[in-house]
Amino acid sequence: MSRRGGESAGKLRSSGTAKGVSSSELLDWSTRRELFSGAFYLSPEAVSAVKEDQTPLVGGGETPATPNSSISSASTEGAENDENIHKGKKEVKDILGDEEDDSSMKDSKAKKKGAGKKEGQPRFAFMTKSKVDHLEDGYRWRKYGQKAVKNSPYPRSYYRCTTQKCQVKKRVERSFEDPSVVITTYEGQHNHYVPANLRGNVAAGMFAPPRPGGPSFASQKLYGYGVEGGTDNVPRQQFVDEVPGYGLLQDIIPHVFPKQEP
DNA sequence: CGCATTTGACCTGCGC
DNA sequence: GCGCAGGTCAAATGCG
Repeated sequence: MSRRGGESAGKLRSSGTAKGVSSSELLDWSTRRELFSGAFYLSPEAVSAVKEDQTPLVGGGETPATPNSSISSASTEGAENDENIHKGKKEVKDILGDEEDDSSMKDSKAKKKGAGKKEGQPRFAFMTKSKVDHLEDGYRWRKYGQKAVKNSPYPRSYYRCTTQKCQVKKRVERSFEDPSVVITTYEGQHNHYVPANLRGNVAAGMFAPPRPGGPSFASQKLYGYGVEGGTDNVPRQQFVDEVPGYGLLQDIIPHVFPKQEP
């Protein structure tokens, strides 16, 4: 009846996950996936210009459950230049600036609430113009919470990878300025392959790791919004340039996404 | 029957 | 020191 007040509240929370798998050791394809999304950074202006009938992006393709439209922008830790993005940027910035990661969080959610001062799990946020909040990325996510955010009339949803050994979390919220824009923030990296049942998805195929133990690079190397240049445009160049593993994305992007940059 | 979603409560950290 | 906001958990419920 009661929530978790009685029994060892705080102890039971510690699911079987937590320690055991060092995401840092397994970050490669998952990171790549994140980078992949980030590589599709589009200026805020592009976001508005993007139409639902635009190009099917990650998760889109043939997945009926993913009426996604297009990725607007992406960002990672270090996002500080917010003078470029007009809308959403503020939100994304807030997201990144608020939460960094939580390598210390093992079993207590309390630790998780480190006010975003910890580090360890890379975060990657990107905006997508979509009708649905939950973007299909090939993985199985379970919603574990929803909260109303102060700066937005839309609630923020919290998702967690259903794979027990996976600690990847995802936050999804809509832009208060553009309801059509969904801000998705990935936290952590998948330490497993895409579920077989989802492997048929385009996204799954794209995100599917070529092989475990491949070249790994810390996504933390990614620089914020990709707007380091200080300009509204071509931030991607900077973004990509900072990604040692861009080669992977580079190899994928042209195959999946046509050039959207001006 | 199993899994995912929903919802309320609880906890932590930060700001004032 | 108090209040606010954000984040997470856990039980309950619904659906496939």
